[in-house]
Amino acid sequence: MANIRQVAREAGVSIATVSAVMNNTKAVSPELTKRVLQAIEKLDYRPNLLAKALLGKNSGLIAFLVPSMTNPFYPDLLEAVEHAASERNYGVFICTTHRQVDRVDYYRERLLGMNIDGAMVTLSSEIVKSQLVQDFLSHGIKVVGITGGRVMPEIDCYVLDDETSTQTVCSYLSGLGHREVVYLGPDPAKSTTSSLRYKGIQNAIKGLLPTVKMELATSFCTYSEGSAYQAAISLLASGRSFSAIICYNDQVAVGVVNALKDQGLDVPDDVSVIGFDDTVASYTRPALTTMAVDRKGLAEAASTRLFTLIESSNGIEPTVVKIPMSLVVRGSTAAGPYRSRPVRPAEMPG
Amino acid sequence: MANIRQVAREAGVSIATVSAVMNNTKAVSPELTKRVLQAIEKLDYRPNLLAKALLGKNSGLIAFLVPSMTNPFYPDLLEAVEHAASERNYGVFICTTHRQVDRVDYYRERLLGMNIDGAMVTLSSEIVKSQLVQDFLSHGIKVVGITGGRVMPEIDCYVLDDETSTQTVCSYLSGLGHREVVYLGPDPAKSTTSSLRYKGIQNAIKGLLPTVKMELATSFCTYSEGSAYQAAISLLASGRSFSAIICYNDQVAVGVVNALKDQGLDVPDDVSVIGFDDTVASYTRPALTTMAVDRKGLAEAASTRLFTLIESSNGIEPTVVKIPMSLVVRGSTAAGPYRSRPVRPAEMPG
DNA sequence: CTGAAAGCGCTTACAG
DNA sequence: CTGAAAGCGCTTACAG
Repeated sequence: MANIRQVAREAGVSIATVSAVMNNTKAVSPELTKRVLQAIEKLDYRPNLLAKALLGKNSGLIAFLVPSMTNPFYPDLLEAVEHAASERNYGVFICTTHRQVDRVDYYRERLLGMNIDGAMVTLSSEIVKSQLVQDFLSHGIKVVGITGGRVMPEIDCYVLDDETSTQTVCSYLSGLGHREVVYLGPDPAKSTTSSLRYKGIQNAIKGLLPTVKMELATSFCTYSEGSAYQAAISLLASGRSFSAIICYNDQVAVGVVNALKDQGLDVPDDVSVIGFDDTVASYTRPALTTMAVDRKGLAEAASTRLFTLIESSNGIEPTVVKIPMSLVVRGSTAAGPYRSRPVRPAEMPG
Repeated sequence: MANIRQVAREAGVSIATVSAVMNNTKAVSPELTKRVLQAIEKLDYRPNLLAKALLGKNSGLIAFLVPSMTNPFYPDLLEAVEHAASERNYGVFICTTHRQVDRVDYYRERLLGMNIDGAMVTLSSEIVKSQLVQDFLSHGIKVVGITGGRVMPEIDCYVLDDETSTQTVCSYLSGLGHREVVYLGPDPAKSTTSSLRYKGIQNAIKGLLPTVKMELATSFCTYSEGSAYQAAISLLASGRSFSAIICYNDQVAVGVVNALKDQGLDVPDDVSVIGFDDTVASYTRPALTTMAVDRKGLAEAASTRLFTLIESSNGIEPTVVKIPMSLVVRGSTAAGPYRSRPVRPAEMPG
């Protein structure tokens, strides 16, 4: 691999001149410019980005911290972040935490030693709990939070509007005539997003009072479709009465729908099922009614913010941006037992 | 951020001594070791990995090149590669090509300037076609290929055994009494994996002759479940007769199953459907019969090889490792029209 | 417009 | 066992 010195020798100039034409950072005579360009071409020279990064300034590196790649939500986010980064000539390190604090610590150490300019972090509990964000900030590394639950006041956070979206779900379901619903998802004590959605449902149900009185039960699973399947089977075995299940996300909803079907129940005639995120919602039949969010747009907005922070460097006040979700009605929801029948036109006079 | 010089001053030693205790690369007296350790602790010192990387040797960086994150196959691979890398203290750059050659070129330039030690590349056509692999090799960057079709003789390749797996599929289907099958997937002219699977099916069918005569038709889609859905609808509209559909992968199979159901056909009673990869196979009802592969094991094997190459550096002969796939029978396949009935025990004397 | 020199944060012979 | 010095490949004042 040729270096700047070899190019300088080949072109018969100083390395400062080579540097100047590479970055056109100051005027160079046409004659020398030409010779340098030819030498670069001839030697197939490429500046060493690590050496550049060592000089202080920007390293052109960011990190993306995420719990795992198992939930389809994250790969989509990653793809959009990486795309935004490559457009601005930044490279992205991928760091999965597997929801373990010691993996966050591992990456904290490693990334701190690597002069990264910024980090996009999902706001999952192992990251929020660790000192990673604070340490990054105190070392001048810009941080933006994206999805995952709890909000951190120190940084810009791009999160889903779970409060509004759960309200939408509950009023939709109550309008359909459902009065006994269950929330099926990861234990709210262990997952911030699950907790946000569960509490959102609780509050939304309170908000419906005294007009509509809705009963809420819970059933816990982990993050996989298979675990949701098992939880739904147990729920059925418990004998509890319900007409609708609100699921943590679409993967969970898929497991639930399959469990209900396998137990001989019809979705949505016997039970309505609703998901979140709109990831694998169209994989099942009936396709899932779900709360959708523009993941790409979310990631792009967060990325734009991160690069603005990196490149401006004057303290912008951190803000929380709540991304709205929208109800997408498909086949997995239908009228429940308490649906008030619409007045038939025939009953109207004339 | 403290540097080695500040630590040396704090401990009252030379920077060479600090370096020696950090890497315990040569003996240091207990007394100095202790002072250095205290200074490191006090200043919260972390060695700059970029500076280290600049010294030649290993940079501790690898790249993972992949078409996209949309196919669930790739996130699983990424997760395993990243895990293997972090165990050995390597960082991984994620590079998605979106099947575009100019994105491969972009990353070729960028990674060449970044002293990466190695690269894991999916053998998708845009990567195989570009000069990336050859350029990396000539710059001393180790490369291992993983899944995706065509094999490159210059590098170790860990690929799926599509030849054997398609044979398995065809003899399974012929044993079930299917004689008219269609292959539904991306145009083989555009996707190497699709071409491998299509040709494998063609060959397997030839291999069954003259005992069994199977007809093979094709229907093309892209990589998404939605596109497969449309292709299946068109196939149905064409009026062609068939009793089984072999799908490019599980996502495609999901689209096909849903299209068949939405058109009032029963899976598997009217049409058997089979997928590949075992990604989202259990999301549908009936669950998909599919050819499964241990993605994690595949990625681990390829990663181990890559790090062996990086750390040994003496020329190991490139080999092709074909990972076997195994048939997982679920509900989407059943006996076809030509199933020969087994002899009933009642017909046997005594 | 051009180049010699210092310096980014490290490691590694080399001398003592 | 310890440290002064050279050097990895660049950029950036500074002089001319």
